[in-house]
Amino acid sequence: MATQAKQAAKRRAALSRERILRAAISLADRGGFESLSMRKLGDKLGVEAMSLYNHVRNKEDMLDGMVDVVFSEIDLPPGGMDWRSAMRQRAISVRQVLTRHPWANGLMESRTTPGPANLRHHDAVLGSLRSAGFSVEMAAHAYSILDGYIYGFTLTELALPFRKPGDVARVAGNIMERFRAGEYPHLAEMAVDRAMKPGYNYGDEFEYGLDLILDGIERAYAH
Amino acid sequence: MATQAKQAAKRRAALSRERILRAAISLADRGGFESLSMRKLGDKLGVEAMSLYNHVRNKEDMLDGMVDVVFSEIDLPPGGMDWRSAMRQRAISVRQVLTRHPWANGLMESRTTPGPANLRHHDAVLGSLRSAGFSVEMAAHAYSILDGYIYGFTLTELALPFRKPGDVARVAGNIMERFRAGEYPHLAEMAVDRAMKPGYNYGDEFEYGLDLILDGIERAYAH
DNA sequence: ACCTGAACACCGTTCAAGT
DNA sequence: ACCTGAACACCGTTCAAGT
Repeated sequence: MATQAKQAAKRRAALSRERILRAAISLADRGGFESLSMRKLGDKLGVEAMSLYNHVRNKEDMLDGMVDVVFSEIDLPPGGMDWRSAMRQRAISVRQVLTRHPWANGLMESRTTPGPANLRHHDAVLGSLRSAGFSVEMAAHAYSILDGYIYGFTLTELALPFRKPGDVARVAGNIMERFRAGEYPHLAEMAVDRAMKPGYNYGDEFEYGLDLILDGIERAYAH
Repeated sequence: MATQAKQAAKRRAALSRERILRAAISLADRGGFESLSMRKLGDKLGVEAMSLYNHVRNKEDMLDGMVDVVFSEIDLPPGGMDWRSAMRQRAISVRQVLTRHPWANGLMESRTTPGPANLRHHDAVLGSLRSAGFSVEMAAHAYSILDGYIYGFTLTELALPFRKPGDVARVAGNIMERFRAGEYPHLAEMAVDRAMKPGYNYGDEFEYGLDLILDGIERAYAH
């Protein structure tokens, strides 16, 4: 009986760093970053918050771990493929993963103690460029501009009040009457000409910019 | 006497939304975003935290206000100038302002209730492009890619463990021994060839990428 | 070795009470 | 009209005590 209860508790608990990270990620995915607290996370795992501290040093350490799990979900640039297609696929994978884990966006590049998946990812990207013949300098340029764009675009995109045509109506109460007054003619024009059109999806801008950047890198690489 | 005390209190307090926003910004500039609490802010202003709620709706509203102050510090794209130079100057101004207020970086494009300075800024950028002859569509492309890059680059830059050559030594304890093991050969190469060189400054990458993007926009605009 | 209860030093925010 | 004290419902984290 006592043994059974102990086994049941063990089965239910079986706490581990990995299980904690997974639960924390799903909590943040579902409820947003600000809804992730050690206490709620403990609840979800059927345990007191204090038990978590046996497996993670503190919340910062847990965030580091969560970010590294997210990094591990990103496809590495495929080998045996021209650098441009490899960079393209990898960029799209980053954006996909960040869309799945919006809370991670601001954290990915701002952890000062990068984990192994993070380092492996960055190493693979540089490796892909270097083995395509990029100089160290040119690889640094390409890397910097691509990652800046990918993270910045996704950040803007996730925050945008209107991403799909339907959203424009929702936000109307807030801003639209100020548009009507003619205070912001170019924003109003943009809203009417583009954001309110049926097929509009801000996400489509991503690949346009990505290709423009890849064009630029290709040109700089060639000469 | 009673009058004098009242006047003294009034002089010291003279609380207003603007004074609150300025104090909040300087607190965040100095101590980082996480050090900004309503209670500490009240302390700094010689007032109880609860008094702040007479001038801001809540902390979110205060953040909205702070972000709009930051927007107001950014130079609008100058008129009477070719679009390319105007975009270039404005991009550099954004980065300068964000360097002054690092805590604002993740917040600038992620507030769902943009303030007047924000709207004015975005309207001016679009206006600059439109009056240079950009179509609405092309202006949207240019805008999206530039802002994505500017915010993403700055986000990455502010978080980077080594931004100046001296920093590399500091971070050595953390990552360098993993480099030595040869696990991340391309990161190691990059660190040795670039990040540890005397003149190295990651910030220099910014204008390289900016010009590459402006080249791309110019080319797309021309044909 | 792992989990817990109680405690500490914080948060944002509401509300009735003061002036 | 503005400020305050007390209170509420939360936080992250430490530590001694349990098993």
